[in-house]
Amino acid sequence: MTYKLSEGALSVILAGGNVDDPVVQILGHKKIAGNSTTADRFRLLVSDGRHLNSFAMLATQLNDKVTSGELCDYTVIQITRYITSMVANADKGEKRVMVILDIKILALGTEVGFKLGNPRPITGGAEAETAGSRQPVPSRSVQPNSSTNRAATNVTVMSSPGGSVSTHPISSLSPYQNKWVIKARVTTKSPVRTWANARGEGKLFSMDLIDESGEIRATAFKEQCDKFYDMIEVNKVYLISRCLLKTANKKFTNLKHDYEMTFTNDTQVIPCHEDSGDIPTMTFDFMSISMLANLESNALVDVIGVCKSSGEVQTLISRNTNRELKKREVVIVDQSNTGVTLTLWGSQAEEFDGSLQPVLAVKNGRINEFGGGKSVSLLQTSVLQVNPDITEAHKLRGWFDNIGSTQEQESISGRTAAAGGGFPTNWMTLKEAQENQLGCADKPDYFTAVATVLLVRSENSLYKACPTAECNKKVIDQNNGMYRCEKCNREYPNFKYRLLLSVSLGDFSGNQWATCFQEAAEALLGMSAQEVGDLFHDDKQFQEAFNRAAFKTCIFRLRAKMESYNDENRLKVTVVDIKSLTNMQEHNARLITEIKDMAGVGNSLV
DNA sequence: CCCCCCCC
Repeated sequence: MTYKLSEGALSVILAGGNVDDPVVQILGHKKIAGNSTTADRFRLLVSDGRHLNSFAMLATQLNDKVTSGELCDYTVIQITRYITSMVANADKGEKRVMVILDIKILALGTEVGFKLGNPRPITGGAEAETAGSRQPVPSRSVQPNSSTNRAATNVTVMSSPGGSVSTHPISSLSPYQNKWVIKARVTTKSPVRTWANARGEGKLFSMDLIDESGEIRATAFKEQCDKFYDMIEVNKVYLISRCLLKTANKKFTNLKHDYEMTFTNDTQVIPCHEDSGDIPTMTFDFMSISMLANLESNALVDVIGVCKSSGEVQTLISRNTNRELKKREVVIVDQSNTGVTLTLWGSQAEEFDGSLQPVLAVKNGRINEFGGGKSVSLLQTSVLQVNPDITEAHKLRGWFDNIGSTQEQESISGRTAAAGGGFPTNWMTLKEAQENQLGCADKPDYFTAVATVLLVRSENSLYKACPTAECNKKVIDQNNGMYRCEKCNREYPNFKYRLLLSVSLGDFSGNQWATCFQEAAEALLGMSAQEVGDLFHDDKQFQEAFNRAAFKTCIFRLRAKMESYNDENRLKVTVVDIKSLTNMQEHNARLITEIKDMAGVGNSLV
C-alpha cells in the first residue's frame, strides 16, 4: 500500500497560496489548553512528504478526532476545507497559520506506521503558539444583489450554498482565520492624527464598526489612512475584508470584543448601498450612575442620564500643550437618584444646549477623578447622543419628568461649577501634604492650606517675556533694542515682565517651598510684574518689594506633584490661587471642627 | 505602528 502526499503543498499554503484538498501526514500534535471561555485546541505537526510544519491548528469541532486517537501519528489525511490567516507574533513579525476545518482520513496511523519521505522544516514557518484562540464561526448568508455581487467579484470569500455572498458576524472575528467579510456600519470615526515617538512617526485614524453580533474597533495607518479616510463615513455600511486582527487593549476602548482590526495593503472596503436596516446603528452598555463611583480613574464607560443642569463654557489654557481649551460641565442624573458631572470639550462644549434638559447618552466616556469625586470626560473616541431614540432614554424621560426633576440627586462628582458650588477645598497642613503621598499618581493633586510666607526669593524672580498675549516665553535680549522669542520665532521691539517666585511657606506642622506664577505672584507682592520690573535697577527698593510679602498669612490653593531628581523624590508645589485670610470667624469654625475630629468629640462640646 | 484627549 502506498500513500501519495501532496509534496510541496505546505510551502505554497504557507506563502499564502491555495492548494485544493492537500494530502498530508500527521507527525505529532500538541494540546493548547483553553480557559473558561475558550475550548482546548490542538496544533498539528503535518508533513507533505517534502516539508513539515506545525502551523496547522485543528478547528475545535474536530478535537474529538485527536482525543479518540483517530488522528494519531502517521495518519494520512486529506484536508478538504481549511483557511489560513496572518497572526501577529510576539517578536513583531506576522506569521501565517492554517486552520483545518474539515478532513477526510485516508489511512490510519496504525496502518501506515512510519514517516513518509524525509520532510524538512520550512524555515520561517509559523509557530502558532498564541493562546486564547477562538473557533471559526460558521458563515451566514446574505442574498446577493447588485452591490453585494460586485463585492463578491472583488472579495475572496468562502463560498456557500446557492452562490450567495457570505459575510461573517463581527463577534466571530479572530486572528485564526482571515477569509472573512463583514458587513458593518461605522458608528464613529476619529479625525486623522499624526504621531512621532521613538519607534517612528506616522498618521492614523480609527473607527468603530458594528453589526447585529457585536462591535469592533479598526485602525488605518499611514497609506491606509490616506486611502480610506475620505471613503469611510459615519453611519454608512461597508463590506470589509482582509484586515489583521490583534488583541484589543481595553485601556482604550470599551467595545466588547477580544480583538481589534488593523487595515493592511490587502484590506478591501466596499460601500454597501443596499438597504441595511438589519445593521444596528449604535449599541450601549450603560452603567448606572451610582455605580460609576466604584470605577477606577481612566475607566471607560457608557452612561445615560437626564441633563439636570449645565454650566457655562469655560476657557482655559492646557498646562501641557499651552493650548486654549474650551470646556463645559453638565450634570446628568438617572433613576439611581445619583448625578455625575459630564465634561464636554471644544465645539461640543460650545454648541451644547442644556436648557431643555435633554437625555444624554455617552459611549466610551472616561472616568476622571478630582478632589475625591468622579466625573465622566468625553474623549475624541467618545460618542455623545442627545435625546437618542432608545428605550433607556424614554424610560429616563418618564422618570425625570414625573419624579427626578423634583428630587435632589446625590452627586458623585463633588462640588463642581455645574453643580453650583466652588471646588472641593480638602484642607491640609503642609506636613500632611508631604506625608499623604500627594502627587504620586500620574496627575497632580490639589489641596488648600492656611500658611505663612516665610521667605520670597528675589533672585531670578523676574524675567523678560514675549509681549504676545498668549505667549509667555522668555525672550532673548539681542542687545540692539530687539527681543527674540524662540517660540514665536520672531523679534519684538518690546517685552513684558513676568514673575516666577520661589516662596517658602510655613505652618505649625512644617514648611514647603512653592512656585508662584504671574497672577498669584502679583497678588502676593501686591504689585504688578511691571511695577516690580520698574524697580529692578534699584537694588534696595527691589529687595524691599519681596521682603514686604514675608509673614503674610493667607489661604493657599496648591497643586502638588511628586517629581524625582537624581533618584530623589521631591514634592513640587505650585501656588494656584491665594486668598487673604479675612474671615476669621469662618477660619476658627474650621479649626474647631478639626479639633473635634482629632479629639473624637461629638457635637455636645459646643 | 496609536493609545494624546487637556482644567480645576
